[in-house]
Amino acid sequence: MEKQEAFPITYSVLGLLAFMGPMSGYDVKRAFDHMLSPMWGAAHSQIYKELRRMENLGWVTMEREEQEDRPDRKVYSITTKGQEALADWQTQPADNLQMRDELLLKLLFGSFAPPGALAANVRESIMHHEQRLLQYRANVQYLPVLENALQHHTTNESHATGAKSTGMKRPNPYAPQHETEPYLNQVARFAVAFEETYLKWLYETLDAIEGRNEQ
Amino acid sequence: MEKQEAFPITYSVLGLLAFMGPMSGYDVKRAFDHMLSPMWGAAHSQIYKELRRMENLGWVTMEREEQEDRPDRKVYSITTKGQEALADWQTQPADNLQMRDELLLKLLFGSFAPPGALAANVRESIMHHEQRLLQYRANVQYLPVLENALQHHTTNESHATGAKSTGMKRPNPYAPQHETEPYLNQVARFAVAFEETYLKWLYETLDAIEGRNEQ
DNA sequence: TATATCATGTAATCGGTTACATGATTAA
DNA sequence: TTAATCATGTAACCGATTACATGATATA
Repeated sequence: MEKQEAFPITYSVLGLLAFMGPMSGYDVKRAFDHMLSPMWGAAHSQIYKELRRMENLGWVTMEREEQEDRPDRKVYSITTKGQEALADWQTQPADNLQMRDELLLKLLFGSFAPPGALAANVRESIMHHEQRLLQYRANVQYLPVLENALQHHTTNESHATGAKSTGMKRPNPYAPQHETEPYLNQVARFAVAFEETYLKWLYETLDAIEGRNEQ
Repeated sequence: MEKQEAFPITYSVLGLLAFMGPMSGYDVKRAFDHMLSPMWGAAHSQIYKELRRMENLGWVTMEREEQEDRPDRKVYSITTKGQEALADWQTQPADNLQMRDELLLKLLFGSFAPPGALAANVRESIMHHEQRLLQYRANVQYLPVLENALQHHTTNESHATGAKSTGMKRPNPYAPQHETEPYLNQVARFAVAFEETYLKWLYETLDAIEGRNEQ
């Protein structure tokens, strides 16, 4: 087997291009933060790199939009080959979940630290995740709204670069009907379920630490 | 602020040395896989690197145990400075959870892939996580056993390398009393809760995909 | 007036993964 | 007797994070 040519982030970016249409790296970053940050984080510099990588692979094409005040926009579009690569990746089995949570680490070796500091950390985490939970709950309820908001980045503004006029067909047999996006919704539901579980555990943990502390 | 000198994995390794006593890199890797893999993965090569890093920082010391058939064992021990660094890290706030799950990614863009393949992936994931759940449940119940099993790596075998005779004191004010390790237990409980939530969602997702498929 | 945010991207560095080595013992 | 597993570690490479650049507009 030849050297690996693409990775989860690669496909994340590819998926966003498939899902939301042609975009610049900057737009991809925005979309990424909105939709994917809970399950995979990425710096913008890396997204640009993945776009270049995929250009070399022929999975996307780039059209340069010249601008004056700012650097030119490089607008990327998924190709047919890219669509195939995406679907192929999704078909391959994949099951490696890595949960990188520093708080869990700190708590695991909790017996080496002053309980007060740990409790403070847990409290901070609780606030943070309560926030996220609210956000995710809103997402589940207002998914169509979110989708529109995201679409606007692509659909408003003048991007009559001719990309469409080249006939770059995207028939896309599985193209999402944006009336309802059940997969998106399903993942959003997971985010909610996860945050609820995590929060419940955090409260439980706080009780345990403080109960152990006093008394 | 000077360049960052240590990272989550660094402290993970350090914590294991504090928790289980002097070990070689190989032993650390074993312990790592047992205790930390759910929340932070690491290749053995990286663990060796972290040990070297910490040696330079003065957080650990190394004693070489010569062997014939195999490469020499380099046994690392945490120093007082290392213990301070560990506790200090735990005291700092930390809340960045990154959950890297390829399956979630694949499902998110599910509308671009054949539902049958997705369902197959979900089924495989279900089997995998059912396994993990059983394992974690056993951990919660038999924690003392697990701890003993891990301890044995360090406590059996001949390691009278003189490390102890140098008077390397490890008074360790918060040293875990191995009768019960409440923090370890608490984290194990999280692992169980997480797997339960994840599995429930996987089943739900499978239903959704298949329900949509037939009918 | 200074600081953030919008907007876009490149370059350098470092964490993390994969590959490379070596040899003994145990299992298929 | 071929292949895992035990055992132990180094070297090379690549994904991912941090830093570097640039210049507008909006906000405090």
